[in-house]
Amino acid sequence: MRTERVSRDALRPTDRLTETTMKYALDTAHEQIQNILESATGSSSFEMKTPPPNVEADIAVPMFRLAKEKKENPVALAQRLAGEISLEGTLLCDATVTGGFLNFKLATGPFLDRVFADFSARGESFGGSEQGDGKTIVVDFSSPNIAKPFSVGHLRSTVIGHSIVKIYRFLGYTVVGDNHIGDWGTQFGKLMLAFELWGDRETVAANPIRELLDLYVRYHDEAESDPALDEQARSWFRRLEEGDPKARETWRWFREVSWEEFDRIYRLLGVEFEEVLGESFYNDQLDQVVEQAFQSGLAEWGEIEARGGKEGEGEDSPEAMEKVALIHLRDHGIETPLLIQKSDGTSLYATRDLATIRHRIETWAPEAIIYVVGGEQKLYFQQVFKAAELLGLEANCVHVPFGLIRLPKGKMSTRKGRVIFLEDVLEEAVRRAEAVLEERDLSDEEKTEIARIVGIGAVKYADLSQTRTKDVLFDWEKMLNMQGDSAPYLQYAYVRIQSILRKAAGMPRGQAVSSPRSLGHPQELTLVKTLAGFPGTVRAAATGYTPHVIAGYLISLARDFSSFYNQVPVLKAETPELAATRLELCRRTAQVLEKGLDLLGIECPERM
RNA sequence: GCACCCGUAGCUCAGCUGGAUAGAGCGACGGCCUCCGGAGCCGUAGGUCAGAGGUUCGAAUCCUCUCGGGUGCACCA
Repeated sequence: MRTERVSRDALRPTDRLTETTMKYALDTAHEQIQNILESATGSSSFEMKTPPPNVEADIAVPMFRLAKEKKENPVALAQRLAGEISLEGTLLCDATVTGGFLNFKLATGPFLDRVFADFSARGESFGGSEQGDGKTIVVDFSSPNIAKPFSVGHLRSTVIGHSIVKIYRFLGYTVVGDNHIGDWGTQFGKLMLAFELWGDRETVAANPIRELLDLYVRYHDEAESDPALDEQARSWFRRLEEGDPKARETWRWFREVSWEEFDRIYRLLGVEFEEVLGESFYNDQLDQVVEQAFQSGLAEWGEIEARGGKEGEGEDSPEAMEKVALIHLRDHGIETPLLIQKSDGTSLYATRDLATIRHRIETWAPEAIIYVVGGEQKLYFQQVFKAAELLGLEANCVHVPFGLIRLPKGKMSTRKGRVIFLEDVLEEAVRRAEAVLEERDLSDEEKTEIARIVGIGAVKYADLSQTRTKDVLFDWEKMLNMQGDSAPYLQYAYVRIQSILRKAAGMPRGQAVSSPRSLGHPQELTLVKTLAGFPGTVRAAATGYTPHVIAGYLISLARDFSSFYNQVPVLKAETPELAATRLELCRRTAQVLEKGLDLLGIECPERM
């Protein structure tokens, strides 16, 4: 909890932008209001709000708090200020008062000039910044378990993490995306045992993930009636960790065939990683972690009830106690101790994570390490982060949790084989996109590629458009939705603009030059104001690790564009100058749509 | 039992770290292709923001309690 707050502060984009950071139109407008009000009242720090639609203004400043301080009536204070201040030479005009709010309007001419100037100055990087220059962050995401299917559950970590990587990179950070593959641990003991008992090399080779899943499910079925299996499974893992050749060979093979499947899915999704180290990478550092924990006096041997009796809880049977290495965290507000070595001497998830933190610090010296992992691991990460801190591993570790995906019938369970394969969903999405493309005049090759972009985009968007922390109900229709609040809707807006631009390129035009101030139609102004909101949206998404604010922003941008498109002619504008300006407006809109989608990890086709 | 997440329109969700008449999409109903692509646009209907208290100029938003759903709580990851 505390860790998270500290880290967020460390990464929070500065509200007051420094000299070296690019200021955008709205940043300047806010700053101007701030300065004007500050010199008029002597008070600093005013809140800037967006007024509701029924109020004709662009920026609202509530005066209630200041009124209270000054023991003045808010309305009277606002009116007095409105009369006193001068907006000469700013991006603002017209300070009015409603209720206790001091409302400002953007001065159309200067504002239009400024937004267009911002676009020219920043080019393709409009919306980005340099605030992260010289800083590195590590993002731990996706991290599927080898030999288990890539389910729709893994989609969340993958797409949210990928988006966070892109967003921070756009803000100037050096970002290391690390896929911390789950390729080590007791589960491999289970799998090796199951494979030895019931497996068949050729069957597995033919369809690795699904066969291995079957073995895994069967293992859990049988283990329920035969607890001895668990003992054997643990022993297999011990052999693996000790370097037994046969165990290693089998493990390596599982890993290899699994990775082939993962790789295929990542390629389909268009997701890449800077590192794919995996848990096994840290195997030779685990003893050191445990040793160090003991040396520093942090870890101690603890006794724990021996395994065996489950559910029944035979309290009268004097179960033998076994020794495990653990770290107590009670003094730090965490009741549950963290286990770092099992009674048979093998390692745990936590052991590997501690080694991982150290490796990341030594390798990248990151500002922060961001873990995009399900919310059910919240307590676990509190433990690990605290333990790391106590071990002297200085790192801003941030757990970015997300809600789990629930099926209409209940939660997914790998052990019970109740999963929806991500690949099935992706294939279905691509099929549906293909169906729509059927009637388009495009080559088969183009159709295939576009269907991929549109279908995959729809699935990613369905996830990214929702608040990260909430559980999501898996719904085929929503996942495959291509209308309204969806990626294809955004892509479609982009494609229509491309279509206009292509036509414009083929038209003989005069020397008409774009001139921002020729714009004036309400739909145009709305569109420009929305475009000006992009940089702030990106910063907000970064601060809260919330890609969905970008998704929401893009939807309103696309809607603004669609309204504009329906009411305002571009190529047939009244004058060549206006046509040129509207074309530029279109081009900028397309640019932001494409960039925004890119920040969500979604591609844009040129036609669809 | 304790802790954390969540409860907003028939359904799926927004609501920007308390603000002025709570917004979209889907579904329903009604309009819009002589004009830059209808995966689109415009409009109508639909809400006691789970419930009850509290904090204050102001609460969907913050606090408390109740109800309902989810998750976690030492040798899985």
